[in-house]
Amino acid sequence: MSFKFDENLGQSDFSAASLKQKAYLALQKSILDLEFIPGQLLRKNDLCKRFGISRTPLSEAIALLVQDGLVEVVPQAGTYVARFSMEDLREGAFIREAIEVAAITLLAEIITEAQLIELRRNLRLQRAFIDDDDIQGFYAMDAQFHAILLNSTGYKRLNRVADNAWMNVNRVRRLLLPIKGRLEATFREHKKIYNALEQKNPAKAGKMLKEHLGQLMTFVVPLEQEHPEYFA
Amino acid sequence: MSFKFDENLGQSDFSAASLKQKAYLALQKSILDLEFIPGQLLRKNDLCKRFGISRTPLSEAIALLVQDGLVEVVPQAGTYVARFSMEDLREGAFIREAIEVAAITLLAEIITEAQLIELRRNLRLQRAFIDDDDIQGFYAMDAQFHAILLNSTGYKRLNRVADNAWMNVNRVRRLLLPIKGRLEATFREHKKIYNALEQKNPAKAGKMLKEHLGQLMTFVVPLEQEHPEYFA
DNA sequence: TGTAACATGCTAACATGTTAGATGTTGGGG
DNA sequence: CCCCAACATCTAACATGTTAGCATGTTACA
Repeated sequence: MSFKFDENLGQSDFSAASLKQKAYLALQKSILDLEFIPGQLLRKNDLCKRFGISRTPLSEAIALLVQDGLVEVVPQAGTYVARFSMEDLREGAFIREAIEVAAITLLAEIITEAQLIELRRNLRLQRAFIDDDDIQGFYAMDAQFHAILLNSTGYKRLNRVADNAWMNVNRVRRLLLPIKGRLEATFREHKKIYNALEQKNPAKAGKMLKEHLGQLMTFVVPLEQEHPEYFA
Repeated sequence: MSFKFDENLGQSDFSAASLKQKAYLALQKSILDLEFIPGQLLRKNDLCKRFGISRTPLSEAIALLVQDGLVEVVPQAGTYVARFSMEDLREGAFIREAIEVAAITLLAEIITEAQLIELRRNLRLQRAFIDDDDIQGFYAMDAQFHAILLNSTGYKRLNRVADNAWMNVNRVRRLLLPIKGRLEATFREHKKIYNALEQKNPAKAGKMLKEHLGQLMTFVVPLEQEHPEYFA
């Protein structure tokens, strides 16, 4: 449910998808992982060789990445990994907040015991990854936590739309050095959100979520000074 | 929606755009206008002839329409104009409401006099189109009213994302017969939203907008009985 | 020496040929 | 008469050849 991302990217049914889809997911992962850095030129011919496909499905994949805001195409000139723009990041955060707050406000009234159990299970895993100092693992659970929230509404597109709006925020986040104690703080925020849901308190759930999401941007803003080369 | 859209579709710089973009906008318009009906088979070769372009840019345009939820591709078999699904419509309405409520809540605190003037001007035009019984004209002003709201936040992507989520709702809306007095009611709702903004009352503005958007779906629901052939 | 015309080597955009999978039809056997 | 399999005919998906715009470096000229 959640991490449809890893599922799709998993090698399992990788061969079943179209070449375009394969290339799209692989490139998206490379860009989000900062393997391809912002501003970098993407050589289509090289990518064709890398994936062993022709230019047609690759170009279609790139067209999708343009929609995601991860790639910029200069006609007749070149294709580049998109640089960050603070304006765009702010918008992405605003849109995600709008969707997620609406979702959780609804959810606080309709959440089922099974869904609460799923969230509790996720929180236990978060706890475990923190104790193991497994930051990547914790991030995965963080993403899953939010995915569970959105999917629990029964609206299937929410997670996709929110992820899409958030994509560049998610990418820029990789530049953030893990700050001591931030994981703990994030965990506590998640717990507060959970508690508000358990109490079926929509207003409180929305407020907690808003505070939670608001945190991230405060850490992102200073990045423009540290890595001006990654910004437009 | 159709507002910004008409600008892009204006013949002015039409030739400047890529063939893919031209085909995309033209097809989108045809589908939204129900010139191509839900479920209809799209023959790529015919469309190529119609636009005088080859299959490559046309396929890329269709890939974009798939992202919009307006077209469905069955691999190796056929390309169809998407049918409506009540679930999808509900989701689209939910997402738009989430974004627009967030926008107006913010807007009620930051709106400028110039923006209020722009809204008043729009409302006067709405009034004029109603008095002229010009339904299409009124719809255009309706769309513009919402576009002004979203754009006044300063966030440039909001209108695009909201329109995208809303696209199928916007299409299904064309099936609604104009109901006597509904235009007047819509106008009054717009006016209430405006008043709440003028009073800088975020809570009231959000509430009014929510009620306003909620109206439409109540009219959409019965359509599934009237036109089952257009639904999945 | 500075600048503008030009040549070269890139690229995306587009056209078209080819492959393979899905569907609908038909004909033969039960 | 019905079922099913082989086949004909669609289609999207993919590969590749072609065109034209852009950037960059070089040369010729003021």
